[in-house]
Amino acid sequence: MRVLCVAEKPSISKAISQILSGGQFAVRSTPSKFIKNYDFDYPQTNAQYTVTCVSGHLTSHDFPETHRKWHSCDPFSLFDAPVETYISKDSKDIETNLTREARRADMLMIWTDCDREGEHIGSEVKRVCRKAKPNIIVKRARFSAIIAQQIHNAAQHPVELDQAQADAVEARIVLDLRIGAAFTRMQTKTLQDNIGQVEGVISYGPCQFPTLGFVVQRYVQVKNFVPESFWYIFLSLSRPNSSQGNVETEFKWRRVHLFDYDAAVVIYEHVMATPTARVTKVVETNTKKWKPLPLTTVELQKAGSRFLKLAPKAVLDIAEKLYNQGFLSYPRTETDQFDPQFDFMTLIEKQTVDPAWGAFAQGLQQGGFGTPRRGKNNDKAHPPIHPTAHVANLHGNEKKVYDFITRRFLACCSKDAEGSMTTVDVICGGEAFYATGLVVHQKNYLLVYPFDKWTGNQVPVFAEGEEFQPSVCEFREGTTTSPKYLTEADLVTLMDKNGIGTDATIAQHIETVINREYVLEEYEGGTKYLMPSTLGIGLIEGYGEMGLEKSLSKPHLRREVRSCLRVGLVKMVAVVDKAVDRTEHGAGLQRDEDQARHACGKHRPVSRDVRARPGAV
DNA sequence: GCAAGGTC
Repeated sequence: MRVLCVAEKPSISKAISQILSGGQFAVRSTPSKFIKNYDFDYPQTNAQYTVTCVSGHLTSHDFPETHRKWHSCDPFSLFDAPVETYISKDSKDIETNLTREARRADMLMIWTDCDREGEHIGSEVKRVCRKAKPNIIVKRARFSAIIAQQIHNAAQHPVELDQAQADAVEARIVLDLRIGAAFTRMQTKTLQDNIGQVEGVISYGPCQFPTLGFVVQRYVQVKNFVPESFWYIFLSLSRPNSSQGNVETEFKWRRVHLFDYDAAVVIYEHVMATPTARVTKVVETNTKKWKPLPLTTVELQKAGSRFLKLAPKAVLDIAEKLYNQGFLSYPRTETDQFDPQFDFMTLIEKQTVDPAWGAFAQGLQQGGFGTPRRGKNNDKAHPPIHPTAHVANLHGNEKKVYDFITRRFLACCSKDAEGSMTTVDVICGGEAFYATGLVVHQKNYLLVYPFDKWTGNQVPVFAEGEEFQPSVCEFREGTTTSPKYLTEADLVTLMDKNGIGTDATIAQHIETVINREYVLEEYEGGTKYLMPSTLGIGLIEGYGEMGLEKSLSKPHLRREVRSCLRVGLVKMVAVVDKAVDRTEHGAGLQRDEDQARHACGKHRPVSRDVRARPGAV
């Protein structure tokens, strides 16, 4: 029996060949320069194996010539237009290889990733192979990790391809295309016809718009924020500390603060009548700062933005490059738990030669190792991101990303930081206050992972029952502060939580809304914030006015959507128009704009003001 | 000139 195995990408075809053949395989080149065919015998099932792969999806989808040109049809007809499925130019070589190999095989075994897209890619492979050899037996290998026992098990107990999952992906592909193309053409045309300043394409995408929506939502929250005053009692004591001399310890009010001025004053006056503090309780508890979870793609992008100041897309691009050079494991993973059989020690050993963290890695070998925490996510396809080799000659951002991933891995393999927390409770004038102090005893993982901070502030020694006169007991006023604009890390979190895009595409969507100038980047104190442009706000407000939720649940769906869209687009035009008006007459705006441009490091043409920062309101 | 999802 000849079995043709097809994986989703080159790394997987190589890895399963290694395992199934025990390293004894022959390599053949293929018409595609990225892809190799591996041949070997697999006596366990009495078969001759050839393992090859595709490179993601084999097919592309688009409208036929009659509907491909923008002005060839009414955008609404795109919902009924035929959609063609074809092998893209880049995939022709892969198709040729599959066709040749399928002809001489009795069985096709699909080894794509065990996720929904993998099921669809499997169905694409099946179609090509069935065309080459109609009676080929088709099976699906199910595996959750590249681990010998699992791979053998998958090869010996194949299942069926899940056509329902593949169909679901096909439906998603076609819907995204129809909706994206129809809405993009329609809104671009409508806005261009009605607002002179609009140039270029105004795209609509089912991921782009929710992404933009988060940015606008936060902008509205900031804009509508009204500060509120509150009042509180500030209590502190200066007392000599064993090591640092006189230190001031602040005791926080258990009521935190009150928004009712009169009530706060009454309480304060009551305290001032007998302003002696008595210590009611001193509790010292052991506490830990947990080491980080194993690294997923989403976490890598958030950390990259927060700690390394790199855009999510940039971090992912670099990680992919390092993966292709063999330095990192596969960087697109949702998994934050290592397989119990994962070989940590071999990887730790490789890092012992590093000048910066080699000694720490040695410490892990000599008893410092702790099994990594297990998160809640497992995509059943890839392990958490980790270094697969030690590299010493990286520079710039590549070094930053590699260092971060390696430190994170070593931190995961270390132990939680340990310390003790002291809480001192006092009663002063009938009101409860408390002070807390932290002493770090064992830094453990923090030694290799400087991105987490856990600093101690010692409190002086207090004894239960002791009394003291506070150094300061004041009535103070504060105000609530406005929320901040979104950072890229915040946006990644929101998209991930709400299922907008996938781990591999979230960064792309953010880049898209920035490239289309729906979202602008602004810097404040070294942190990058995202805020919507006038156009971005107009688009979201316009769609908000359409009431799509309501109409989509009604019968006569198409007609409803159509009229809704028409009404919505008219409203959107009005909203954008008004926003442009504000921008043009907004005082002091030019200066802000120049600053924004300077910060972005790129110049926007003046004629595209609608894509600039919204006017002062 | 449109989308989002794979991957190189």
